[in-house]
Amino acid sequence: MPESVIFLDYLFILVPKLVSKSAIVKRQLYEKQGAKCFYNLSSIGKGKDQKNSNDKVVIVLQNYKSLRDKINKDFLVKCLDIEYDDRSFSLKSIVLKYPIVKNDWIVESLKAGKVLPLQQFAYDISHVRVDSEISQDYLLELSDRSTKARKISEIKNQDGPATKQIKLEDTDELEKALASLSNREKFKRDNQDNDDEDDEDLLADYMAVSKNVSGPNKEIIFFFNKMANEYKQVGESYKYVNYRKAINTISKLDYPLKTYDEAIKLPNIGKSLALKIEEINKTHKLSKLFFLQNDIKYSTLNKFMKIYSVGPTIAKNWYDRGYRTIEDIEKKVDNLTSNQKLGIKYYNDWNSKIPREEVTQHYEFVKNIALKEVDSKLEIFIMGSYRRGLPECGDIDILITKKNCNDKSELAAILSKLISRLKSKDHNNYIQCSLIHSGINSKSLKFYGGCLINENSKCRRIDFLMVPYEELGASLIYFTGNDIFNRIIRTIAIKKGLNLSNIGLTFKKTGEKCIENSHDEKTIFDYLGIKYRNPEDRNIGY
DNA sequence: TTGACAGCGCATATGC
DNA sequence: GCATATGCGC
DNA sequence: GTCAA
Repeated sequence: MPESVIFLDYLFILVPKLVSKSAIVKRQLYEKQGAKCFYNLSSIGKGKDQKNSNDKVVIVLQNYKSLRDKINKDFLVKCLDIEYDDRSFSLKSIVLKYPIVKNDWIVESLKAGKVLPLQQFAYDISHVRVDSEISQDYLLELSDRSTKARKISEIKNQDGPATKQIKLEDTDELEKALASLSNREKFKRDNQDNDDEDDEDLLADYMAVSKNVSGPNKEIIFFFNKMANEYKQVGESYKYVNYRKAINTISKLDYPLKTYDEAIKLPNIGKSLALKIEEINKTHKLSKLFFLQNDIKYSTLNKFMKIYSVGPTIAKNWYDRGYRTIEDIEKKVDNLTSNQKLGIKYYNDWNSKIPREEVTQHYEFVKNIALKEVDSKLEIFIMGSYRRGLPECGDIDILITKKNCNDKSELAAILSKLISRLKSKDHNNYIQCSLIHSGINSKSLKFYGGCLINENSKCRRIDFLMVPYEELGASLIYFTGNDIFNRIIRTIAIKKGLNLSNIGLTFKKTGEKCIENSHDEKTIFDYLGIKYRNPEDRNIGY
């Protein structure tokens, strides 16, 4: 460790969660100074390696200067991810437990080269406004800004890759400069520059914040989202789907949903959900959620199902046999499959989100090797939430095709070669493990596994998919998602007597292709009679 | 009241 | 040894 | 979970 590490044993909770270039760079800087960084309280308690008992937890208000007027109770509750059920109680107890400081504290400490006392930078909690009308004003303002942000980012996207390239290089330069922080003057200068972030950065931040707090039915959506995730994690997948559909319905409304009668008329909202909406409006709680979260059975199933390759059946089976912890499973279950063993080995890594910036690194890394060492004519895309523009991803989904190549055996050979290159020592054993073994030497068009971009990073889940060129359009749609968006357009296809899959669009009765060569997404949208939506506009149901 | 809610490839278990 | 069933992830 | 048969 260099001598300049001053935040060893400190654990920062950075609020609000900011996703702009400069915010990420700052976070990396804090980490280089020994701090552990998180964005909310719920993530610091979970997992083995996250919090030591001697860690000093400090809540840091990022961009305090520009966000000062926006900070209120709702804001803190949302950012810190405090349970809604008992938020008034929790907020107070948390404030008593952990100091809240302005980001100046970090800046000044870095300048001084030592940790300064917290008191003079403390944020006075008595300033936190609980007045809901002020909060509403803020929400309005935020939604304005986020609309503006979306428009601007669309325009930027149309500029094409050239702009992005430059942006990336900028970040690298900045990072390098900050990394060699032997001279603090440089940081001082950069940091002042960063405080006046350019419009795009600021707007990106607002988007990230507003995502959590906007809309007239934000409270209902908050609870339903929690319910959806609970059900997903205990294997009640149809309940999960329906909650997500209900959220989709509700988030389109521009008025607050007040009564049972009003709610039950809406699509995908029946008796049970209408009752829950009423309960939320009356009590600002949801007893069922509280029950699910605190029930030993559900929380145990949840824990087990987070192991890759453990689903509802096996989780229930283990629960019924009396197992309650991952340690129980490791010790007492003797018929774990090889994938389940990997799932346990990488339990923490694979349950962590991947920052968008890291996915970009993986993309550049893999693309470079694929084009230089395998076949220079390949076309490579990153799918999933990355393509939809989200700031974090669950895994890395890489789609590979080759212009005008529909030969599956050729594609399979390309995949085998790529995987063996990525596994080799020449590339630091980038591929660490495989979840699919067949097809390494032959016909498979997909590979699932774990990969490591550098020694300090976590092992990430990565999927490769080889796609014949004529299936590219359908594959792009399918693997971009999100899942709810896919279900909806599949249903549209079915209503028109068609069948949409990752392979293509076919007539339901005869199975014949509707479109001979569908390497373009737009062709398929057109055929279905729906207007083209950019990947960023396919994030349905939050 | 009851079944559908997408359907496929892979690893593994079970049956013959 | 081969065919089929099950569980899982996508 | 909802919906439709």
